[in-house]
Amino acid sequence: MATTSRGRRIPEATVARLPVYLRILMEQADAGTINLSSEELADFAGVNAAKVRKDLSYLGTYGVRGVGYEVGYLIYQVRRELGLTHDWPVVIVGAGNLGQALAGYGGFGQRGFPVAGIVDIDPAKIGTPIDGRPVRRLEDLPAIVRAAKVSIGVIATPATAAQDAADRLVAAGVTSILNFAPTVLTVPHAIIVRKVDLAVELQILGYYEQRRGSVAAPSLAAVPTGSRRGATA
Amino acid sequence: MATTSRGRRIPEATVARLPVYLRILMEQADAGTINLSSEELADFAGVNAAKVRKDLSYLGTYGVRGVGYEVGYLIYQVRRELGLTHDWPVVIVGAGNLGQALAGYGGFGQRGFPVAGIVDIDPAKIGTPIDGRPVRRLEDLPAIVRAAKVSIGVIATPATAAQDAADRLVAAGVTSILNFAPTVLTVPHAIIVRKVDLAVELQILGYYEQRRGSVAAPSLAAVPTGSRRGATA
DNA sequence: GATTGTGAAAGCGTTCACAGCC
DNA sequence: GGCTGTGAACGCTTTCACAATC
Repeated sequence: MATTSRGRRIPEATVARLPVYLRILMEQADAGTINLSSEELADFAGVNAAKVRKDLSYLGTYGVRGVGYEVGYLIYQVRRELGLTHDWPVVIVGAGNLGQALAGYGGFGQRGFPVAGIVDIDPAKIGTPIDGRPVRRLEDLPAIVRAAKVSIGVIATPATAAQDAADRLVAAGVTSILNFAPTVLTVPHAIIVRKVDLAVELQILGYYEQRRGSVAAPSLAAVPTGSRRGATA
Repeated sequence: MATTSRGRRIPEATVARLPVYLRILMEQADAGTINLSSEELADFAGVNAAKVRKDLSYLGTYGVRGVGYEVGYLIYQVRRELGLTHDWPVVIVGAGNLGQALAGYGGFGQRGFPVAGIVDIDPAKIGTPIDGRPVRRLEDLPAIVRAAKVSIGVIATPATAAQDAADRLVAAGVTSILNFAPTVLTVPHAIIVRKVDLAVELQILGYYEQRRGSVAAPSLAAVPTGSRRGATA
């Protein structure tokens, strides 16, 4: 019962778009833009204006009719809603190609998700410096989670090791998992899991590529989610 | 108007799940399983049985009442529907951490998407061997696309270079793009774009983590898409 | 005049529940 | 008896369209 805006239930589809709006708003702020209309924001995000307005209306009524949204204020509100007023340290399990790439990818830290540590089960990899910090032993996971108060774990292991990684993350106290391994994880009910499967994304593209040839005129219909706009900018 | 099953329109949500079913079916085939019920397949995929049956019903009526689905036959049908009866070579633009990880990740080639080449604009990176083959010049893109008949391009550049990468891919003849850069691409209407934004995935997890503390009892409600099951298996 | 905020309508996707079939 | 295939119901998401407001 705090006096904050928490407790509003925001649709999942909207939650998934807020980070995109936030990135655009921050780019616009850097460029010196003061106000932005729903239509301009929509164009940058590759969606339509009604969707932007409906999405933002779930956060509160932060726009001004006839004017638009004040960029700085909206950034503040979106960040607050997304819980980005503080950092969320993450721990990465698996120091193979992908784990190293994720650990070295500056975008995480910049966007509020600093890498508290990266661990691997392979003794040969322990100590290898990645982006300045050494790969640590899988056994150190609980200590890393405790020390940095990590609540989000990233699994970048082969499929065969992913369930074990998940079990260890949960045992260490992590409550959300981003899984890059091509496997469905079994975790306790309260743990939130999101999955990114790179090969699945390609297979979806493959499906639409294939249909392109065999169906009469699919050019605009049957397009997957995500960004797509005519070359109008 | 061929006599194949093409032309059926399969919902996008179903298309996104077919690759998951396919992976499970192939694992089951390897394990020697002959038949699988919708409920068993659903358990492995972390969805419910009605969804599996409805999804598979879009492909045709390949199950047997009272028995289930014959694994080998269903694999054949799903692969055919997804266009996986032949390989789809891909070209990767950007040989940074992520591009190298993607090129070195065996999962692509194994699942029908061999890497025809990886290019970069940075002269210092040209020639560096990745997974046995050298990074090539950005200018070689058209030649690679032509030689390997590539129709899918993967963008693994920084955000600032992504639009240029997309323009070059389109000019080279690529018709589908998987974009890992945190930017909305502007492409001609006929080009299919899918986006994977790693930081966005973390921000979504952050949102649900944050709500976990501030709302009364969100433990099971408000859970994002994707795999999630109780530890029952 | 411009642009938001939002009910209402339309469109999708999921789940139910059961007839049909082996 | 067991399991699929599917119409119907439900719920979520998108889009429309316009009154409210600056």
